Amino acid sequence: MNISDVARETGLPPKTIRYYEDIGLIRPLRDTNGYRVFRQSDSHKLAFLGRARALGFSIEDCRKLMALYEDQDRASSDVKKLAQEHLAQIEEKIAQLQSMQATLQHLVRECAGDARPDCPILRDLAEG
Amino acid sequence: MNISDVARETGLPPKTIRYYEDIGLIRPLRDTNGYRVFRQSDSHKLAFLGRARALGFSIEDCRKLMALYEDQDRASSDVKKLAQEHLAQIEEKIAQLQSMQATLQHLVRECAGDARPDCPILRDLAEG
DNA sequence: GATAGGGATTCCAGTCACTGTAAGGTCAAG
DNA sequence: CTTGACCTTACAGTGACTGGAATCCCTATC
Repeated sequence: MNISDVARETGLPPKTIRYYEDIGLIRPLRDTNGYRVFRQSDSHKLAFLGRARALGFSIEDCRKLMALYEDQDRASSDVKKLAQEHLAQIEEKIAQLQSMQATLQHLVRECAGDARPDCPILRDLAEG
Repeated sequence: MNISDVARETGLPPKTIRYYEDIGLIRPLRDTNGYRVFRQSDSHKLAFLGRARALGFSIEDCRKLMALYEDQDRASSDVKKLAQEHLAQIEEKIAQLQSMQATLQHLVRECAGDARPDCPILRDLAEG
């Protein structure tokens, strides 16, 4: 498979696939013309990476997850730990965003949003 | 005021304050020795920026908000529009994170998290 | 054989909002 | 005069790509 084939299979852009090779997440073969040659196992790994990234795991977490995936003797507790830590980060992020959301919703409701210059949003930003 | 004074006043790191000058958000004066000299109005602007950033506004949005703040003839509708657009982005981000959270919570609950290699989290990442 | 196109390659720069580090200048206290 | 805290600039790095330029390869058509 060439890069555009595996891009279609996995939904990842060719650029991203090259980047993943650059940082050592995958190691496709090379044809005599220099083109990358992807085996089914490469495509599989890329799909794995795509799903892990879609769940918000960092590249370094993805690297660890791949290593665990390929380690037949892994303990599921190691995977669970990674997932739980990531979950905690997601929950913190959600909480932060919800706090911003609440403040903004309040300010937006207060603001007349008309042609006059008086604006509670700016007042709040200016005075805290 | 020197940079560390205004840093204390605003809660922003000196590095960030220099950066904000670099990108033209503030224009502090300069002493004969080359040190930045911050007026109360600079400190005020920086505090404004800090609060806008804490609400998740991008630097470019902050620039617009500052311009609106300094424009005595602004229409509050311009501010409200910016805030509402930002709010929509925050809400989208929250929804994305909540979707990740739901999937991860499900997977974490399914995973025994013991010494055995069998792991629903990896299985899901591998098979989608 | 020339050419046109579509796809592949590499490398470099840019994104966003800082943050770290190095090398050096300035100031007040002892 | 030295020490140490402060200030300055300039450059590199972060994360995870993304865009663009220059060049190479393959296939098909004339």
